[in-house]
Amino acid sequence: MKPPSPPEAHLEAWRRYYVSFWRIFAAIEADLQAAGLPSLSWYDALYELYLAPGRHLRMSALARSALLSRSGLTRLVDRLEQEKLIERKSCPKDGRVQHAMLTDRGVETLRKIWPVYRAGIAKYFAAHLTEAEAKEFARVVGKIAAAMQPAQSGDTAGASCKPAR
Amino acid sequence: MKPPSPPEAHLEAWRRYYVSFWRIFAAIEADLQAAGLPSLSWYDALYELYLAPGRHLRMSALARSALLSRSGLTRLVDRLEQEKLIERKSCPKDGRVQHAMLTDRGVETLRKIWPVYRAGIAKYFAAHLTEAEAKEFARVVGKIAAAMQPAQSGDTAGASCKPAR
DNA sequence: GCTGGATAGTTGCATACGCAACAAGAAGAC
DNA sequence: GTCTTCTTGTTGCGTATGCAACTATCCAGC
Repeated sequence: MKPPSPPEAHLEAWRRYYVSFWRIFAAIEADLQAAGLPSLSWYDALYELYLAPGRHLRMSALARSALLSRSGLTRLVDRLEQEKLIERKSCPKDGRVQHAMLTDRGVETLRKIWPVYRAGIAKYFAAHLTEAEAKEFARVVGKIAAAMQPAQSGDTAGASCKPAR
Repeated sequence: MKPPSPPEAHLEAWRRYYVSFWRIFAAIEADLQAAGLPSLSWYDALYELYLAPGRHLRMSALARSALLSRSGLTRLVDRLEQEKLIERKSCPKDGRVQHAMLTDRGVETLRKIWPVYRAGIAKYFAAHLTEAEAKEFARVVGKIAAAMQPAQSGDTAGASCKPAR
């Protein structure tokens, strides 16, 4: 019973995946910072709320969507609330639960970030793919993302890991 | 002159790319931590040194390879040196330059990390791709990685961004 | 040789993150 | 009703990161 050993093509694919992701990510973050805008962490959280029905989610659900630990999310929500981009709402049905709710100011911020983010995606990612390549890429990566679905549970369970800046 | 707007297929590809990467990354980091092994940051740096001729690189070169800022690398090298996985060597030709050199203990550590890392790649990434898909994937992602090559220069220039854990 | 500017790496400080411990509340057993 | 156990979010602490400022060194012009 040796550990599964991916064939060479798969390893090379991973290596390039890894490197290109970090580079694109760093480049987009740099663009956002240069434009005086918040980082992708903020965007991710705000956008998940924007998509949610009623523009609010409970903390733990948001943590999963935003790929953060519960404690990481608490702090992120602290910062977002300080900037008045979201509001905390206690749940009347369950006293333990807090909901994060997107404010109008939050929506406005999303709208400011998106053009820069979109331009970054175009420049650093999309520019290198034909339409057909993008479709095939989306299909394959979709399989991976779908398979990794849960990864949830508490602080623990490695549900997390986001960059510092 | 409106900003370049990637077509829908490209945006969807990016979205899935982003999500799947974080999930795979988090899962692999969790596996490494569960095995009591250092994180991928350490692996990346050690592996770059392993590949380098003479198993050493100057700090700034290593920072680029390891996708860290110069200051981030200084601290990472501090930690690696404390664990005796690398050694700092001053360059006799240029007093400003420091070289990080992989020790035998460092090689040994690499060899301990790799099976766990490889198994993670297999489980979370490779398992979902056929050989043909992996080859196509590598080709396309390779184009992206190649285009993003430099991103270098000092602390600044967004050459960086690595996760906190 | 000297001097002024460029370059390499380090350090102070601020920030963002995870984990473990915790507090508040809910839900089930009885 | 009360007690135990589980769940949810928060807090203390340690750690990893980037940026800006700094030091030491090199190099080009003179």
